[in-house]
Amino acid sequence: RSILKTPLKQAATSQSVLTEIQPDQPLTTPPKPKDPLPAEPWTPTSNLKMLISAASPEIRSREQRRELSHNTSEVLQAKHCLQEHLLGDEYEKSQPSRKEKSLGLLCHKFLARYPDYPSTAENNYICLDEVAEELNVERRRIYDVVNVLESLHMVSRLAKNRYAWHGRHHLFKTLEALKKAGEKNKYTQQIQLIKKREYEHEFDLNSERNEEMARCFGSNKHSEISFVELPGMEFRAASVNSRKDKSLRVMSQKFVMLFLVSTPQIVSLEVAAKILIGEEQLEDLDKSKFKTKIRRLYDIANVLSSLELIKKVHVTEERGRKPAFKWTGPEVLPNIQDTKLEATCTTCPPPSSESTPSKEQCSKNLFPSRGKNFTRHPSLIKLVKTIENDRRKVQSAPTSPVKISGGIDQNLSAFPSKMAQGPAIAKYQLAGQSKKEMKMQLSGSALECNVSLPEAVPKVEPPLSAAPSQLPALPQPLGVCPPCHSAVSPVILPHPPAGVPYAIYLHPSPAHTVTTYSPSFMLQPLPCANVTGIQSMNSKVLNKIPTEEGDNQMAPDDPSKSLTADEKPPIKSETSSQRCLKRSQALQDNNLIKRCRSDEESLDTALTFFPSGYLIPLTQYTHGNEAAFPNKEKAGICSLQHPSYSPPIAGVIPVTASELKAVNIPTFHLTPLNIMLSPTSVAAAPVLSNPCLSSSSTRAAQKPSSSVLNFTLQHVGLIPAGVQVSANPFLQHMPLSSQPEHGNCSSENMNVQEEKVRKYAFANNILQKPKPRIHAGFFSFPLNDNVFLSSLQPSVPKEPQEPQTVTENFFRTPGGPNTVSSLSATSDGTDRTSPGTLYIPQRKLEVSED
DNA sequence: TGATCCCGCCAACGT
DNA sequence: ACGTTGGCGGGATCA
Repeated sequence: RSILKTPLKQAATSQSVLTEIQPDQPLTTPPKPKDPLPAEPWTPTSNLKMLISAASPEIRSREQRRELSHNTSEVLQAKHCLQEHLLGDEYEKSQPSRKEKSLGLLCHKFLARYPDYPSTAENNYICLDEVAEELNVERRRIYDVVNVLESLHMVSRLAKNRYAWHGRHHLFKTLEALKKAGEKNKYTQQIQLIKKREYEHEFDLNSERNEEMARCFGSNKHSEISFVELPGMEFRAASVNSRKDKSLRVMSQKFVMLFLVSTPQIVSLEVAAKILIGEEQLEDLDKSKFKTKIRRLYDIANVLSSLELIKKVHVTEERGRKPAFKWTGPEVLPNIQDTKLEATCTTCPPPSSESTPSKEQCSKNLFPSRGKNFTRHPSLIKLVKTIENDRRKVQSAPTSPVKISGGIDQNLSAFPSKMAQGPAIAKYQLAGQSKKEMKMQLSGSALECNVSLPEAVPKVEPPLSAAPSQLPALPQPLGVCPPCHSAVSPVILPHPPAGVPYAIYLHPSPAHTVTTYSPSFMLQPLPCANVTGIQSMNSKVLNKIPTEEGDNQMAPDDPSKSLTADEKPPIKSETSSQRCLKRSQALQDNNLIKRCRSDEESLDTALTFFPSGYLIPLTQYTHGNEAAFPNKEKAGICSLQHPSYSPPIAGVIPVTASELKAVNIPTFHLTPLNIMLSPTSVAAAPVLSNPCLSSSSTRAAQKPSSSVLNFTLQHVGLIPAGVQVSANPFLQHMPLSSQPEHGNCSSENMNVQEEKVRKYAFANNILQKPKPRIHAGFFSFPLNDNVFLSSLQPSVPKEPQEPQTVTENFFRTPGGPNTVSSLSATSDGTDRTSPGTLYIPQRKLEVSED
């Protein structure tokens, strides 16, 4: 058996395969430099896959062989001709292009040989020799592929030369495990550190972060991960495989972990490489080592890309384009929530059998597309228009789907996940359509309230140095962090006017929400200016905020500036609280909507205003009071419920992101406030609206009597409108019923209004089912679409224009699941869950796809 | 150019 | 010893 590969054969094979599968693919053309090879020759990958899969393995290989031999002889002759008549270089050119030999392609071919979900009955053994031969590649290359697949437990080694194919059966579980491992390994923090370091380096800021770095990474050394295995999936041939596994396998897993733990699920090669190296040798980050790492990462990335787990993108920042990859695989939620969610979702099969798409599938079923094509067009104006249209639709025909461009998706969404391959094709096709629009700007991760990093608020410095974690076992990203990401940190504020205390539920950042620190994503407390602006929500504020936003956006260009902002002392809590109150008052007599509408500029605001939380009156709904809260802002949803209380619905004050920015930090200093968690406290219905579109809401606000209900309902209706979602659909996990006190809220406890809201919501697919539980958790929204773009990535089989309801969005915010769980307001006001940290995007991060 | 990453040498390992 | 694995990095290609 020889590995000797005849270039000839290779050419024949790759071409025959391509020809056979994709007759119209340019790939079949001889590799001439001029030939316009499609940027993504494998875009129709799924096509290939499906077609190949359609045939049984036997037929497949038979045909392959036939093709092979057939073409071989043909090409053989051609080769001779070429050799004899062409000049050396000309002959060279006739050779298969590099692309045709790429690892990615190889991987595709490899994957095409086996079903995603093989039945146990099938013969799923893989003989490397055979594969290598059939695919006409040297064995060495097969190893590259197999190693990565192995890291995902898609294959497992049985013995020498022999592997077992598992397909994606274990994929999801593996990812969960990896995520856990990644959190344990504090990758989130490492990423932040690295980015931060970069940043400081870049601007020559004294960077004696080394110690910090060392500590961070150092603490890992002990808990260093080798290879993450799944129970029952251990290396059977472990003994055979004892080679130091710092290998591709492990590297691959770590790479994946990085995606799973970082909030914008985008990881640049550079960072990844540094982290992977860092773990081994902190210091000598010599160039060559780095390069090598990068090379390996490319190898891995190619395979992962073939698996459609990641996708290549480019992150553009000041320093230029950096290659990076974006996670496009299934969203992996923290286990607890996950489990609960699954338990709740009866319409979907457990992920174990449907690993990849199950959740997405689930959400699709639960939330039939409404036909809204969420674009992420850069034009804000367009955006708003879209939103308005959407809203109209929703209001007029809440349940009737209006297909704009997602027809295929809709159909597909009804397909069982088994059909994943089918949709995949559509996905690609549609993806192509919207490709141009895929250019997105990530102006940071928007507002993120990281409850787990309180110390980080005032200082740019991550808390890492302050408290090197000794708790490797903690699932939390930071050992330092209190296990608070699972709880919302309510802050209750007295509401002077009505004498009603309000709780501000901020969106705590779960493990994976930790913002990556970097020049792109600056961790920084809100500038005072924001707070000021908030103190009165009037037109002035509106006008001002955009400006501030602008400032923030400028920050990227001016590091020193952002730093300065960082240095700004936190606002006095007292002041802020007061302002909060004022604000709520101000809301009463404001009709910002008009301004919003009339003011083109406010469009910007629209985006940045995405709510992150609500001010929730803690008392029962009171007439006249709630009315005061015009919903001119799009609010984030905040359903809140104390475990032991049955919360009737209450008024909700939408808090815009920008407001939160201002309020947030100070809020956490409001410890002196009285916490009055009334048993009847709160239940906020999901609300999300676009300030510019809430005209009707405004009207409602004018009618005190029905204010709350109207407010809620309207916001509910608005939700879809207010959400700017990337063209990519994403997973919509519904942490809704993750509450332990699940049953606490008996329908009897629901007052009429809530019931109404619930029904309405349900009618709009906002609720999973008529379950009396809209208050089961807290949901917040990212500030703008960027967040969605960056962190709410589609799960594997992603349909480009997948319509989605807003519900899906807020059920799946970055903070999502974690946020919902154990929502327990501490009774003493000094929430243990700790204050939140705002991660405010400081720089523009542009992610473009190729 | 810089980004990608193919290719295959050769050492560690297993049998 | 010999075959299997797979780390590694030179240098070719691509964009």
